[in-house]
Amino acid sequence: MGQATITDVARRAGVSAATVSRHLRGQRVLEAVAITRAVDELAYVPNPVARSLKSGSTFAVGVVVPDVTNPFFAAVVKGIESATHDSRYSVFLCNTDESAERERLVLAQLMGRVDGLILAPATETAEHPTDLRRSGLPIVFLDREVHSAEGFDSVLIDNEGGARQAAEYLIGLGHRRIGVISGPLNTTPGRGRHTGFMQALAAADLELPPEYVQIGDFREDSARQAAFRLLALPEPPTAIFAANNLMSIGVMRALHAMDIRVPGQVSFIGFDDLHLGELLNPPVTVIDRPTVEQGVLAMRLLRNRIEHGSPQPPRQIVLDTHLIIRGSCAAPVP
Amino acid sequence: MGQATITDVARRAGVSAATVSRHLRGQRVLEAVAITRAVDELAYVPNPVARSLKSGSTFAVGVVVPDVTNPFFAAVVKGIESATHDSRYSVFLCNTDESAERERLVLAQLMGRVDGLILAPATETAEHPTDLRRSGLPIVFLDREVHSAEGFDSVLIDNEGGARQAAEYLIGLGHRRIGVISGPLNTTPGRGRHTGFMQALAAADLELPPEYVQIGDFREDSARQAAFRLLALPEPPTAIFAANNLMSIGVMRALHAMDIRVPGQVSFIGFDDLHLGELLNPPVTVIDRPTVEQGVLAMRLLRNRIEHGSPQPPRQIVLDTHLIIRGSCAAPVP
DNA sequence: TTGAAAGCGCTAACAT
DNA sequence: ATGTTAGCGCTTTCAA
Repeated sequence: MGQATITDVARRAGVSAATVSRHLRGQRVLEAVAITRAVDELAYVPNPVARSLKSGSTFAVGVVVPDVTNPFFAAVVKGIESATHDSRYSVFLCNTDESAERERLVLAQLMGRVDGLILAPATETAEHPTDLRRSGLPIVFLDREVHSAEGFDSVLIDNEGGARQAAEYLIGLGHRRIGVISGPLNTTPGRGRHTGFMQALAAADLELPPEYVQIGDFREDSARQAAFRLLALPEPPTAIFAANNLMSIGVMRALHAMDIRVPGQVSFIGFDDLHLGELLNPPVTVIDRPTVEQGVLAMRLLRNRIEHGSPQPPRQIVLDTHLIIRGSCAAPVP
Repeated sequence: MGQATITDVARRAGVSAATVSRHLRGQRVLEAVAITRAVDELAYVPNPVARSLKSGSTFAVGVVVPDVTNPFFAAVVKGIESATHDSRYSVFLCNTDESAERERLVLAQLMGRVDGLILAPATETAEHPTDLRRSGLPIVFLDREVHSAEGFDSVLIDNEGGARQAAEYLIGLGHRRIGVISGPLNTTPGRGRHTGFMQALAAADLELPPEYVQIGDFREDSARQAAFRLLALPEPPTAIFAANNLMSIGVMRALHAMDIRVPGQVSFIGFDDLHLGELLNPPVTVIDRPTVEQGVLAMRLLRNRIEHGSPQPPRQIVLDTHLIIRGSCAAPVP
């Protein structure tokens, strides 16, 4: 049998397909009741693909993130998803595994199937995202930008400011030997947090030996290894900063594996809240920021852009971070 | 300008649209080079919507889960996503917030836009999922089924067995007063784990007073409150079992808030691993099971079903659980 | 108010 | 090997 088409309904109701179409769009029609009945009897549902071909819009948006498993992106996706509830939009979710190459593939696959894109690019340096500009597809950058992303909407957070908060907190506690585990410097948050943190150190006349500064990849394992390296130093740091949630977990694991007391021997502060933060041993102090809201805002910007086109100037929303003091930081032991 | 169409390419290459189409599908054509050049110059990309309308398949699958934020489902989604990499499929992700009503909406929205569905239904009792049967759309049930889901593929885990393992472990430790916080009994894992746990207790001649048995909703807060109730009992349990990861967190929070030593005063075991399990205070003992694999398997079943139709009998895959002993369980204090 | 007809972009017969 | 034609299901002129 397959799905009933509008022609089937029209035939059954004794009208033309055009009339059925009009009725469905809400226009006044004489045979309204007959049509409604035919629709019910045939369990007719308009074919969205045909509709899209005709109308040129798919009522779908693409969401491209580096890692759905990361609780931060999971929360963002939930926010995006919930912001579609009062609309007809569906969400195409794609994972890039932090790979610019996969991102290229995924973006190509999405082209033509969506009315807009929410993109957290794997790197700032890739060019394909701005290639999209030519396509005229509305894009909102999420949490991360790309170089020459001017002209696009974005929802970011104050990475520099947040990292500065973290550094100042550690410095205020009296730490001078601070280990930092940054994310990839070719990502917005990686670079921003690195810069902010180093600036705050410099402002306090602190210059770190190069081996105190490690670059991870925003994933757990890189940070675990970086932490091992830091702690194996002849003069190990008295405090460590990790630039995102997954790396925080990596550091905590290293600390745990080496049986290092926190904050007794080493203080620790992370960027991004850990959902179980206060249940951890010890409860971990972090720089937090809105997550679900970031997704909601991104979707709002995107819908606005899709529905009203490009007349408005690009909007850049920057959200604030805040420090959640729990129990993983203390003054250094003398 | 908009996107170039196949006609534009054809005109530019001096051939017909059909020839361009053939070339793109890999057939031998004389003007191959001219066509390739035209494609490049115009940055032509075939319109997937038009293709879908013609071919009847969308190369998209719908994935409907109760909560993306739940690390279990996040992992499953990652598995599904990764299993699409070597194919042309994209993933429509939808969240139902554990609501059968939202699920109905979401499913309706997905109809006609996807070639198949991976569904973790909000409840076993809703009928709309099997209404889908009439549509002939391939469906794989994930982690949860619905009543009368015979005839559909599914990827489940041994909920009864896993819960039994947990109960037997606690009993073996010497516990007799055991509090259980089950999930909704109208979901497959909720009912299965409840049944398995109670069976194991019965097999050990343990009959629990009714107030020891609480029913939560698989979310953190319900379990936190249930735990408070259990622990406020005149004779509180010496051990608690929670039926999923989020509820485990709820219980841990309650325990933490009441300053109850674990496992000193109360032992705790959860179903589903907590990613930070061993970093928690105390490290928590859990029943674990494959997650990403569950997603990968679901996608494989679905692709198989989409590509080969219904000739094969429905496949039901049931994966095993296993106990991870960490530090949250001990013998009860006398 | 309604039907006929054209067309969205692509592909598959069919004819050459 | 290639072009012509028709049609996927729907919407939207244009006439009536």
